[in-house]
This record gives sequence, structure tokens and C-alpha cells, in this order.
Amino acid sequence: MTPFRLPADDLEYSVLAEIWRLGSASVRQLHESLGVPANLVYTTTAKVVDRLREKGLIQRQRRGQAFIYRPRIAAEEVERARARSTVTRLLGSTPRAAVATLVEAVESLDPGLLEELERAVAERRRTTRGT
Amino acid sequence: MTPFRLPADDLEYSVLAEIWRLGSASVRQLHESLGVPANLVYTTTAKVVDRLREKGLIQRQRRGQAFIYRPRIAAEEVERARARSTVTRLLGSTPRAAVATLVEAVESLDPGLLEELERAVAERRRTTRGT
DNA sequence: TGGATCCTACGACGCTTGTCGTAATAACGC
DNA sequence: GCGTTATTACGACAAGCGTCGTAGGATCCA
Repeated sequence: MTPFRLPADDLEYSVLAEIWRLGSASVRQLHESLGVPANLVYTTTAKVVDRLREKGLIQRQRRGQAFIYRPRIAAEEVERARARSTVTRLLGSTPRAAVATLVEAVESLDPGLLEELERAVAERRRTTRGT
Repeated sequence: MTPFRLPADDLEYSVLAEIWRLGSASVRQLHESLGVPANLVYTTTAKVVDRLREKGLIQRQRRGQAFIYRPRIAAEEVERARARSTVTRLLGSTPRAAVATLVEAVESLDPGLLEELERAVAERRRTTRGT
């Protein structure tokens, strides 16, 4: 019944991203900023955090009765890989045509980003020119 | 043990995309162009196709002993939604910074695409200017 | 007619992730 | 010390998807 696999909510990734954003956080904090708004039970958030730890993506350190979690890998590193795989999938078979779709998507998310995008492209082209 | 959820292979989507590309196809065809290269068994491909049908994403029509499958939704429609959700997730919390990552990803996929990208951005900006 | 082939139908299994619930443990106030 | 409260640990279940295997119907060819 899923339309075409809008890849779920990706709660796990959201939590990881939030830890990156905050630098460090307890389950409580994460739950307040993500779980509560999403109407989740505390243990749900805790479980997700725990899985992230099992995967070695975050580490923890006791503070009082609770734990404080920190990233174990740099956001940039993961983001880069993620972006690459995402773009690959997106532009997969017909890259040239798909680029336009990509740009549209960026625009629809925030028209102001087009400017950033333009800048970034120009930057990249300049840097790479003459390779 | 998964690094950080490189979202699997997305075989299902690949099959759908291939049907779009071919216009119509039998399981055999799809298997030859996707399953075989991926070292899959015939019935795996068939199963994936069947699930796509259950979801109403493709329709079929008997031809001889086999079926010919066709899309039931336009590629553009799905691609657009997909791109949007993908980009949203990608640029999520820090869009401005993430745009650069996006561009890098495009470049790493195929440097030649930077030109296309530039063109597409310019196009879009021109079209939208003065909104 | 009988076997080899091809195709579909579909059940099964494993893994991942979202989602809880319950149990155990530690801390705190009285 | 005891009950209340916060936290973790972890088992469980459902659903989605990749992946096969097997069964059974149709087809073709000696």
C-alpha cells in the first residue's frame, strides 16, 4: 500500500542528525526534541538511540544515572556518502534528464536555495576546471 | 552492522524504473537486464515485479503464456515526488551547507553533469525570476 | 504421450526499522 | 527503609523488501 516507498520516516537518521546538531545529548533530550513532537513513547526513542550505538555510530558516557551520547563519526563523512548514494539513485538511468528534476526539488524546498546551488556549482566547476 | 543504512539496493525501484525505460516488459526481459547482472534468480525478479503489481504501480496484460507489464503511473510524477522527499531529507537541517555536498555528489557521479546542472539552475532561476 | 521448458503463484526466511511493553536498576525524598 | 520516579536493557511484533524454493499449469517437441 505504500505509494512507492517514500523511505519511511527515517527516525533513526533523524536521531543521528540531532546528535550531530547538538554535539551531545541524552536520550531524554533527544526524546523531547524528536520523540515528543512525533508522538512517540520514550522507550521508542531510547531503542533507536540504542541501535545507533550497537552500530557504532555513536558512543556514550555515563553522567549520573543516565548516558550522554556523542557522534563517533563526522557528520560530513556520512552526509557525503549519503548524498552520493542518494544522487546516484536519483540520477540513475537518465542522469541528464534527471538533473532538472533535482533542481526543481531544491527549488520547491526553498527557492532561495537556487542561489546557493548556483554558487556551489560555479565554485565546483572553477575548482575542477583543467583537471 | 550496516554502516549507516545505505538504503539497500532498492531493487524494487530499479525494476520500476526499467519498466518506465522500456515502456513495457516481461519478467524475462526485466530479469535479463537487471536480475542477471545482479546475480539474482529468476523468481526473485518475478517476485519483485509481482509486488509492484500488488501495489498498483504497474499493470499487466497476458501475451501467450507470459505477462507484459506496463507502468500505471507516470515516471515524472513519481520521480518528482521522490526527488523532493530525497532532497528534503538530504538538505534537512542545514540546507545551505548541504547544497555543496549535493553538488559534490553530482560531480563525483559524473563530472560532466556539472555543466547540465549549471544549465538547469540557470534555466530555473530565469524562469522563476520576479515571482 | 511423456519429458523438458517456461511461466506464474506463493509461501518462507532473514534483516532492518518503527514501535511498544515490561523488567530491572539506580536515585531521590521522606 | 520504602515507595516513587527516571533510566536503561531487552524482548516482541509488524511491515517492507531482498531472496529463494517449490508447486503447478501451459507449451513444445520428439
